[in-house]
Amino acid sequence: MGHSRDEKTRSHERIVAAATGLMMEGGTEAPSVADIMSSAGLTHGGFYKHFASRDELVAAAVASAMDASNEATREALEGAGDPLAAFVEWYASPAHRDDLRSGCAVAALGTDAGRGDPGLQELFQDQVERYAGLLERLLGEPGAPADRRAALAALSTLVGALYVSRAVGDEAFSAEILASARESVLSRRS
Amino acid sequence: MGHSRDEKTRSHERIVAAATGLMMEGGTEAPSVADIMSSAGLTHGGFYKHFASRDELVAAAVASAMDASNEATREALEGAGDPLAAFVEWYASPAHRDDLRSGCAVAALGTDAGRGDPGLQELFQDQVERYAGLLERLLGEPGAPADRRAALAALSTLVGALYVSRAVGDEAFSAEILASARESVLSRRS
DNA sequence: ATTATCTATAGATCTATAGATAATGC
DNA sequence: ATTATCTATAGATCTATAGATAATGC
Repeated sequence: MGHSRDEKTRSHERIVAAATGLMMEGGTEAPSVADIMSSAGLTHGGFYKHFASRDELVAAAVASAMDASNEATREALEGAGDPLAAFVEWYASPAHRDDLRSGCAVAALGTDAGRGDPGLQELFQDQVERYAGLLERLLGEPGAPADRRAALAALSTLVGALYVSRAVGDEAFSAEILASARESVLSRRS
Repeated sequence: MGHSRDEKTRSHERIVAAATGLMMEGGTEAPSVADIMSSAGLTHGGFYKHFASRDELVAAAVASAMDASNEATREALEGAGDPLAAFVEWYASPAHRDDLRSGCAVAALGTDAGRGDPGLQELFQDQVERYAGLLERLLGEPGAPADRRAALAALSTLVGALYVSRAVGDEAFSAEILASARESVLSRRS
């Protein structure tokens, strides 16, 4: 039974990390407070010394999922000779489709955001703008003017392909959906 | 208190219709059996004379949502001089974004399918194939060979745009996402 | 006689709180 | 003295069932 402030901070971080993983997989409503605390190695009664309510944890977990998405994007781009190809091949890959926990939070939790409170929708909007800005830079030639409309359409293609690929049962069909999105976005370089 | 066989059939249909509407809005897990029965004008105790379990109703409601999606598609195409434009302008419209109940079941319930049992995923796969076949026909020139890859990418663009447009809070940004998807798909005619 | 629907409830589960325990930190 | 965590539980809600009621249909 740890009690120091350091240990409380570590517990807090474990709770958020556990919630983020479980919610990326099952949605923000799926895991109970007891599930989350158990996944963090704690009992459920202690939860309310860390958060005023379950909803407060949802907000923290979604924000943490956005951070993880940005980190995954950074890793995908790191050292790539062709950053657009690197991003697209990471995003619309079978590996990303099968790895909900550390993948894109927009694709995993968008439905929850649409149903959720305006605070969640703001977090989503920021993340969508971030992806759109990245695609604007990656799609355009260094000299050419940025094409926001093309970047938004490419983002819809990638998010939609990941989303649909996760909803269909057949692996081959699912892989073809991802491949078609990769081809389509890569063919739209200006 | 109605008891005839005809009346039971009508009750059954009202239960499925109520479940379909509530699940399109909140996901397959959101409405309780009592919510659904109340929305159908019945009390919850009678439910199990119609379905063996709540899961059995989920399957019926998702199938019914697919039927409604097909009917909405048919209506959007009816009498259109430019069927591709008619489909795209219906699908990626603010009106469709704001009307979850009678809209595309793939965009509304895809996340649930990804988490759900293989039976649901088969229903989704069939519906995705149906949309892809339609887009193959609409995108190609009458003489040209069908381009399945292009059709799948266009479908991802449309589904993704509707999905993302529902997750962001700002109406103007949401509308721009839809407009970019319409433009992008319409510019890809062969 | 059968059965569609109703009221009532059993048993499970969920959020949040209360009070005990054991460590930290003034 | 304070507090992070634990055990226990109150109150709400959910799925599913039991038994009563009132209509259908042989």
